Amino acid sequence: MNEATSVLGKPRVQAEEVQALQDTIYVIGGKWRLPIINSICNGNKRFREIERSIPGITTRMLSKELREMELNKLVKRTVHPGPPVLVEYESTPYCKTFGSIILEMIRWGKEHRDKLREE
Amino acid sequence: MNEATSVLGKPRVQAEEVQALQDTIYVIGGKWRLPIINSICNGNKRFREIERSIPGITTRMLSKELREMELNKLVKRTVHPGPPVLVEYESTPYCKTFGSIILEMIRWGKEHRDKLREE
DNA sequence: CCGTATCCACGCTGATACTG
DNA sequence: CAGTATCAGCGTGGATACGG
Repeated sequence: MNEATSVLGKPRVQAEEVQALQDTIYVIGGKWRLPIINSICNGNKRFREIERSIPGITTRMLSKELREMELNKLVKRTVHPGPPVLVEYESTPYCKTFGSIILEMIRWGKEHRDKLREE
Repeated sequence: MNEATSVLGKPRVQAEEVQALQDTIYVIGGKWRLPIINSICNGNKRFREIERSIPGITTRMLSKELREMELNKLVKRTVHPGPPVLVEYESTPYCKTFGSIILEMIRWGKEHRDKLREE
């Protein structure tokens, strides 16, 4: 894969990378975070709209994730007083930093569609 | 906001991508799969070696993951009869297809190191 | 050294129902 | 439409002990 499998100083670098990898996994932890980010980045704004765009998610999980994501500045929540009351979720610049990860994962998923059917 | 958020043909494409994304998340599900793949792709072969290279993992979790990963052709397990008995884990071509995802996640983790400290 | 087995606690998840 | 409440189950994780 790379130029050197056993060069001095490598373990140190590896440790850093492992840490970075585990940090990232922690942040996007769970099954729903990335699909939600993807949905919002694709322009979905309303709660039910987001919900419908993600197969399998339940109201409770979406609600929980959205709440936590708002706290972490991953989404912006705006309430337009009604009636009828209207709530909008928007992606933040921080949210968009996940773009390349999501893209890579979509690419992987498409490429391995057939393999997955077998499992 | 009105109805016209969806562009021609977009929903269909989105649905495919959401599915691909969720497939990928399913395959790499959990906190340990990717770090283990990364460790083995980095040349770690022995059980304890892999274990030590992943902060926080327990013997039980590593054992469980490795067993399942062998079934899914993600790793190749070889026993060199001893004594002492020697077991080696090696990455498969399939395993290596996760490379770009892992790289992207490491990159993300490094870039957001500071932000993470705050949380 | 290389794991497997068991017990136990806890949090995440899902299903369902209900409110404003 | 936009959520919250409640209950139950299971997977994950830690501790510990044991076997090859």
